[in-house]
Amino acid sequence: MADLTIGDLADRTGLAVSAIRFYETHGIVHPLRNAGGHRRYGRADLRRLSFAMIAQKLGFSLAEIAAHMRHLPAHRAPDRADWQRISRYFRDQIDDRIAALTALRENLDGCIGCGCLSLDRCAIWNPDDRAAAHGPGPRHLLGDKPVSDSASNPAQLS
Amino acid sequence: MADLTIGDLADRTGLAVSAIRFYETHGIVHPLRNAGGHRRYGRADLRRLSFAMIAQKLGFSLAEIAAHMRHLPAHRAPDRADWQRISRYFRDQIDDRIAALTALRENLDGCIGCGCLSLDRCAIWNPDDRAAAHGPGPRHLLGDKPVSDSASNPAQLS
DNA sequence: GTAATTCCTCAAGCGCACTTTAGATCAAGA
DNA sequence: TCTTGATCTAAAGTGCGCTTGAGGAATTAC
Repeated sequence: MADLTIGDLADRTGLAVSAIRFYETHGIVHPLRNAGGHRRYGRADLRRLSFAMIAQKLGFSLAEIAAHMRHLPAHRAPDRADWQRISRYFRDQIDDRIAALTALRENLDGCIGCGCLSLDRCAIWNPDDRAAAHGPGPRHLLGDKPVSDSASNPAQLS
Repeated sequence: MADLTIGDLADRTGLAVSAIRFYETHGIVHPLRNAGGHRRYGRADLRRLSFAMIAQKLGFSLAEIAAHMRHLPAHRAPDRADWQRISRYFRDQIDDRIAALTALRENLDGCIGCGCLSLDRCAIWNPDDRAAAHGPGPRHLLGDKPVSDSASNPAQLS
């Protein structure tokens, strides 16, 4: 059940041994110990690390990832319902990301097409003009939806 | 031509004054100085900062952003060709991002549908099995295309 | 003219995500 | 058994992207 060493995990995930130990301090994995005090991992920990790596790529901090991991059982293997719940949450985040990037690309396309990037009257590049109502800077173009806040402050998602 | 104070830029971009000074040390902006030694910015600097903010959201480091900015004229306003060139580069990056996220979402969708996240035979969550040929860990799912390398090592883009 | 505000430089500090180092212990193969 | 390699802990160091603070000078508002 818990027969993998930290080196095994490192080989299989591509993470450094030191990184796995660091993740443990953040509650991503919860290894048992053998008689000699060495960490021993189960296969569930492989999936936890994989998931954490993906979530990190999506821009989540270790603290946020750990918060979602806390809803998974610590030592027994997560079941279908466990993974479906957490997977759906992250899929929604991916959807948001794609939508934001698509909007950004469309704005850039418009600017490339009309060459307005060098013109003072461009609403996108001169936020103090007609776009000023949306707030300062290019934030309206960026969607102004910081990842770190989206979970705790869904009101910003509008 | 160069009549904006650092406070003006902060107000218009939403950046902190300290951040703008920090960006200057990285070559993102190049203010002139007035008789009293205070920085004076032109409108081109507003666009540079806006562009830097967008590029940062895309995951580029300040060093990378500055590298692309170096191809823009320092004090004269960038013309249409300048912005088209740099905009196109970043739009391609956005395309790559969207493609990677879409692939990731499709994989997650498959796992949510079949519930295989808890099964040992899942190719995505058990990279040491049939997906092992693609390298260790969930990297094949992630596309394994670190942003920081993509500019200097285009071969990885395949 | 004076007071409040903004700006200046330089150095240090911070949060995140790790890595590195040191000295010691544990595990596994010849 | 012995030796080599993996692992252990704790503390310090690293790189990025800034912020904060101190001490002082310039600018702006009244």
